[in-house]
Amino acid sequence: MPRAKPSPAAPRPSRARARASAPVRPYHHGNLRASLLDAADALLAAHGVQGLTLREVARAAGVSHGAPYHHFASLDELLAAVAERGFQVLGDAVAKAVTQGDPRERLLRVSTAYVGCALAHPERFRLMFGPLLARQDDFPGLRDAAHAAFRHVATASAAHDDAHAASLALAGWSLAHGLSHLLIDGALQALAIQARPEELARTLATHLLGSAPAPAGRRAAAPRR
Amino acid sequence: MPRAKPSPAAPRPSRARARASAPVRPYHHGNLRASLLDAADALLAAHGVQGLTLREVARAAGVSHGAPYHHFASLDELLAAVAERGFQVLGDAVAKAVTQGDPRERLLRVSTAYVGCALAHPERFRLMFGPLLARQDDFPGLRDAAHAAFRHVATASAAHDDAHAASLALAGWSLAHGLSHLLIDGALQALAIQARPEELARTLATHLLGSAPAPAGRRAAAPRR
DNA sequence: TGTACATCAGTGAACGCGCGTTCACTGATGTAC
DNA sequence: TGTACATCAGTGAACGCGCGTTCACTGATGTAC
Repeated sequence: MPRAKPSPAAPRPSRARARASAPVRPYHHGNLRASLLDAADALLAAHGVQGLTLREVARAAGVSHGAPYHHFASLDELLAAVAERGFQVLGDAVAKAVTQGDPRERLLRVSTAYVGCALAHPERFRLMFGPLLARQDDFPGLRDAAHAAFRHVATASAAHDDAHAASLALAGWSLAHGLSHLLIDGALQALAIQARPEELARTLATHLLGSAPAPAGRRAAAPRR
Repeated sequence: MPRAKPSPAAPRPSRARARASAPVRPYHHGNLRASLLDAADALLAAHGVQGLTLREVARAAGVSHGAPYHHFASLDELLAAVAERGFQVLGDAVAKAVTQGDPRERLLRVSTAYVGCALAHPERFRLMFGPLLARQDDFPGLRDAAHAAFRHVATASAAHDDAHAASLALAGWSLAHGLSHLLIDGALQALAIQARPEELARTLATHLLGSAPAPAGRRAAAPRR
């Protein structure tokens, strides 16, 4: 019933389907699930996980606070869905970074992409690796998206999948993950770092590969312990 | 005050001072501040930050829920104090690890100590690097303890304090910090890692220093980019 | 094309809850004399 | 040693609040005929 008359003498449409000619919210939202996730993401960025409530998400999406329950069984499920989308974004970014270059270059690209992702959405990053992840078996979608992203990260340095490459990949992941967190948390603010985060990530990752990039692949290409 | 009655027919003391002959809690606690921090630490370990409330902390310490306000201005201040103690523990552990060995060995020892600290108290670790740290200017004690710990970490690889050593120290810190988080968060549980966390930390940190420990100090001692 | 009806996706009132914080109070302590 | 008194550190009732969740409801949609 909250319908705006478009013109003084507009003919009444035969069905109500084509009626959304005004900015008035329709009774049926149409895409509430996605809207709720968007709203949650925005609130997350603004106030952190602690300041995110189901009621506020509903409010931001312009629906009553009971409406989300038609799409999510609980607040945790909604948060898990937000985290899941985050892992999809992260996984895509890493997958893209890992498509080109030699193993050395790939690891550097993955590190910068990873840190860039975290810095672009710090609170979402915190949510993704928060307590929900430890309960990943309760949230299959979250688990699958996370594991897919992790698998991409693991291939960053896997020229061959021997033990050394796997170990190196894990080291690279740890380094990128740790740098992300330290940057997000403000732990480095006392150190007055002047480099851009992505450059910093590349610089630090360089340590993993030996400091001289010139004789490429010296240790990165076919390393044996 | 919790003093046991020595004999059945002890004379009533002239003052109420020595009256706590039963397991009855004395009106004045004596060391409530420390007790509250201990209680908070225990609840933190059991239920995480989200499940930690001022009232429950008071309950666990055996006092009314108004009592904490004589020692902490707010819940956040109490949490900051818990985090502060955590940074003291971390700082001590790192400081101890950094006292002996050549730069290479020191970096390895610091990494394992750091990860060991995080794994010993995962929820406290999360709290320490949570949103409170970003508001460190509101909590001077927290800030000082954190910075002191960070300074110790920064000296891990600083044979000389040239740019390369600082960068390497930051890389080592990031690696240890990231591995800590990945382990805590259950991100690695899909990878079926069989190594003990501390060994894992050492293995990964090895990548930063070149994989061959035999020609000691080859790159770690006097590296120049 | 029109009608009947099952189903979907909203509303908004209501539930009980535990929270952080405040406040007037009181018991215990320490100190000056 | 005893007394008066200021101060400290508890108590417990009360405040208002917003939360997650439930539920009976109703408007909108889609489909069978």
